Parts: sequence; C-alpha cells; structure tokens
Amino acid sequence: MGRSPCCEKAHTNKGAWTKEEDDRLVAYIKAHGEGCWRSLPKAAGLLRCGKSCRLRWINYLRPDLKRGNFSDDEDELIIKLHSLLGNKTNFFLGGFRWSLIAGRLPGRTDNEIKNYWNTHIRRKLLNRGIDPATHRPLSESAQAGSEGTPPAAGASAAVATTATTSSTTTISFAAAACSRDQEDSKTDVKSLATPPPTVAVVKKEVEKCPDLNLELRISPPYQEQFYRETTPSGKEELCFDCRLGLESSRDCSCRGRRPLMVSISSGPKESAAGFDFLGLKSGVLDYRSLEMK
DNA sequence: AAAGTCACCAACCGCGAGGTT
DNA sequence: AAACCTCGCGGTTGGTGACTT
Repeated sequence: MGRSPCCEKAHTNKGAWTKEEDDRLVAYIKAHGEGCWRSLPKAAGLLRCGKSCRLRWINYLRPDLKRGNFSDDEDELIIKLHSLLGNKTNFFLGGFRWSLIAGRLPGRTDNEIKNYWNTHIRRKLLNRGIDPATHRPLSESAQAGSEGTPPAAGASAAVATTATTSSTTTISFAAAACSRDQEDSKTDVKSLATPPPTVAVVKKEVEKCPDLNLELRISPPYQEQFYRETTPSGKEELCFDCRLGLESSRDCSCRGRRPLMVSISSGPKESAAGFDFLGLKSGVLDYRSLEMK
C-alpha cells in the first residue's frame, strides 16, 4: 500500500543552503525540469528533503524571481488583493490567499509577500488606523469584535454578506440578469487564479441559471486590461482600482470616464473592456446567492 | 565598544487535498 | 475501500544584520 516516505529525515541537512547546494539544485532543474521533488535530492546529489528543495527553488532560486524592494504600486496591490481575497475563512477561495496574491505579482513568491505583509504592510495599515485583518478602521473592528460579529473576510469591494441565520449564511454577489445567464451560460469562462502563464483550464458551463458557478480560467495577467478603448483608434488608461476589478470602489478615479459594462459574452472585444480581476468582472460571476449550510 | 532591541526573511512545520498503490 | 504518499499551502520560528542606548 502507498509509497515509501519522501525522504529519510535522519540523513538530510537542515538550515541555510550553501552555494554548492544551490548550484546543484539549479543545475539539476535546468537539466531535468521541475517536479519529482521526492526523487530530486538523491538524483541531484543533495542531502536535503524534497520538500526543502522545492521551497528553495520556488522561493529563492527560480530565475524569474524579482528581487529587491516592493514598489508603492505593489504595496497597494497587495493591500487591495488582501482586502478582496480576505483571510482563509473566505468561503469560496478556501485557504488560498498569499498564493493568489503572488499570482498577480509577477516575480514575487507567496512567502515573500507573506513576509512583506507581516513586516511592512501590517504596520503601515496600523499606522493608518486600519485593522490589517479586516481592512476596517481599528475602532470599528474592535466594536464588531466585541459584538461577536466575525470579522468580514475583507471582500467588501466585491462580495457582500447580506443575510445570516443561525444555520444558513447567504452571500450575494453583484446580480446579473437571469435571462442573460441563460443565454451566455454556454460560453462564459471565469478566472479565479493566475498561476504562471501557459496553463489553461476551461470548463464549459452546462447548468442553467446556477446559483454558484465555479468555473476556472487560468491565464497570464492581462496587460490589455489596464486600458479600455475609447475610440476605434484610441485607448485610455484605467485607474489603479479598475485594474484590480474594483471599479465600484470609492477610490476609483476614472468613474466618470468609464463606459457601461459590456456583457462579457459579447465577443472578442470583451477583453479590451478590461476590469477582469480573478473573474470577478461584474456579470461574469453569476453568484446571485450562495447558501452555506 | 558592548549590550540590547528591532526588523527582515529564509527555512521549517504541520495540515489538507488529491493522487497512487 | 483503505492506507499511504506527494504536493502545495499558511503559520511560525530562528538566524543575522542594522540600529539604538
């Protein structure tokens, strides 16, 4: 039954990696590619656990990693995403948070972002009087906590908890007309996460007027969505919030210039309309309501 | 200059989901 | 079907350098 353990812990090194170990790991992965972490240490001549090799590669040795300080834009992006994705209790994203945020920050790892959050952003938000966990004013969060209200997952920009009973929680999303759902349901695709490019997972929707659609579209960050077409020959840059799909945000600075949302199934031009963050484009996710028993 | 404190971040740990035998 | 493994995740720890007293 089963397989043998991934490594014999008694015979593995721990702690900081040496230059030689790094070189061996890089050379091996360059020659054989990623994966098979279990057998990699032995094959590469490393006295390390496969798990440790994977971590070292992903967090430090990968050639596409961006080293150095976070820019202000990255700061704000992390805060917005953290606010949007909430904590691990976020019901539809499960335990994912840092990895999703990392997916929107090319060259950054979840571990790096997590560390940065804990050391910089957390303090920054506290200095602004904002609770890092709930993204609400500290006083408000304290009050909510004392009333026994669980902290909002922070997805206020896109998700609103509208009703709670002792046994059922109903969470409503931006409404979409049911008739449109039915017409469009066979062509809609949704994006929830953006791991490295090249992977595409698309599942066709078959249900009519579903309460919750969890289809996934995994795609590279879409640069085109930073702009929208204003004329057949011209494009206008979107504000930071719209790039994140937070066009309803109070901070949105291009509100007045923005056209009405176009049905995402209107054809190939849809992508030029932008506003598609994690598939939370209004009208894309047909989460009219979801009940959690 | 030495001691204490703080900040950073690489690495470890434990867990859950999903796959394999 | 059950046992066991791999992978990938978030939380946490510990080493180290910078800064302050």
